[in-house]
Amino acid sequence: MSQDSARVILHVDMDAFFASVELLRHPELRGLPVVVGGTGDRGVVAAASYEARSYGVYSAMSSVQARRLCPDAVFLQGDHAHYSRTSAVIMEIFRTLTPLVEPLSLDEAFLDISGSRRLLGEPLDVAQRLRCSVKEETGLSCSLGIAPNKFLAKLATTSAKPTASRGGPIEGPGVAVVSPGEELEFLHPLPVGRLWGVGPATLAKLAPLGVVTIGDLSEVPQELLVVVLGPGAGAHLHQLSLGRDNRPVVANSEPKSMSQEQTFAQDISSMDALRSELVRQSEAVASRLRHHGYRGRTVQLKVRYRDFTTVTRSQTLEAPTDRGTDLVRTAWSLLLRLPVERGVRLLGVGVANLLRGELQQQLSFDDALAGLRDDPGRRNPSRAALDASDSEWDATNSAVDAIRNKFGAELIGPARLAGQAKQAHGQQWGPAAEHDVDTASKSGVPPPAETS
DNA sequence: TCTGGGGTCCTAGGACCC
DNA sequence: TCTGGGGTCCTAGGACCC
Repeated sequence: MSQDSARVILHVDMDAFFASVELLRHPELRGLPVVVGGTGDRGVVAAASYEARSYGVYSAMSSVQARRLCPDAVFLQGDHAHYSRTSAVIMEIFRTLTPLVEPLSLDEAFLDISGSRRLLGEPLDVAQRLRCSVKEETGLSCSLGIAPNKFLAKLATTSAKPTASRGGPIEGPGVAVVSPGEELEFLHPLPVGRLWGVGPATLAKLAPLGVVTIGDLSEVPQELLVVVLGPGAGAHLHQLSLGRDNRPVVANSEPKSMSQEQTFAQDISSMDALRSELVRQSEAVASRLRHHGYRGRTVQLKVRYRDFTTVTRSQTLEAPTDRGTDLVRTAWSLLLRLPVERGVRLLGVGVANLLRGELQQQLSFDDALAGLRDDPGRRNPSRAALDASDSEWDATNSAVDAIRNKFGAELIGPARLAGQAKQAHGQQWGPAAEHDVDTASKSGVPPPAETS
């Protein structure tokens, strides 16, 4: 607590972010229940406007259920690329206050303004000014929490938020403060499930101890928590229950893994179809690795079966790679060891153990073609004959990346996928229902962008 | 209520080395 | 010949978050 009392942490969370961004583009939908998310039978809700929430629709609920609760809601597929761009604008606004900005997701961030208190003024004023700037520059609303540490700031934000009621949205205070000395008074009445890191599994373990509120948790001896939850979680939650959290705000953290996965509209048991998916996903992941200048050593395969059991297999390579062919080869060998006859609901490919490669400059289209022509592996038959050499693959990948950058990801891909175009492509929040694709395009909503 | 996709972090066991 | 203990890496799974 001693080091906490010196800190001033802001937590900012955009209000119904995806839905609000859509309302900016579609002002005619204002006041209506709007749901962004997967539209098919296996889709889920990614965001709901406050009007939709008043019908009981919330994030992560299945789209089928959301439709049942609110048949009149306007369902939008969402446009992740657009939300990313909007997010970048918002994060830049945050950085005008302090360089210590830690994004948690597209619509959420921690800001540490401890160091600039004299410069910026009272934290409450800072927060209100920030809220106004975001509104002025983007048209979007956000809520803020202020506290001596990260997890209290995040909890405070929740009490600043608008709420949904049957009569419609009720505006919140916008900013909520937990001052040093008031931590426990604020914290202890809250249900223990509100703690960051306490989900269904932990709740089930705590229930037999009679723990309902965070105050209850704070009265459980740490030794007992350690027995019930394990040493790491036990000690951590004990600290949180006392309002203590000395984790720093970390800007510019490096990614630890990159992956792509997809739930299919119908389960797949054909090896040929799975192979095609694997190739597509591997190429997409490799392309993202190259785009961000990373190589990875550990290739991960994820398979979810009809009954929702999920298995992962991984293999660590001798050398890090950013090539789709390496990912395909490794992931395929892992897949061959798994049974697939019973039907695969989800397939995914990922890479971990990331290393930042040498800064790869973005090649122009012409440069890339020139590199392909001049590649020594092509000119020298003895080398080319040995295998498709490293430099040859790298030159090819550069050319592919350049073409994708110029013409879009759809245009070029592995020969295996020729003709399939985007038919196999899912959406961000679950496979499409066939009839919905049309509906969305007719309503003028762009199709989901490819993440690259 | 039949459950998306992108991540992070933690645990635990086994291999291997010193 | 039998043995300990620690450290690190790899793999698999699980919990959790937005």
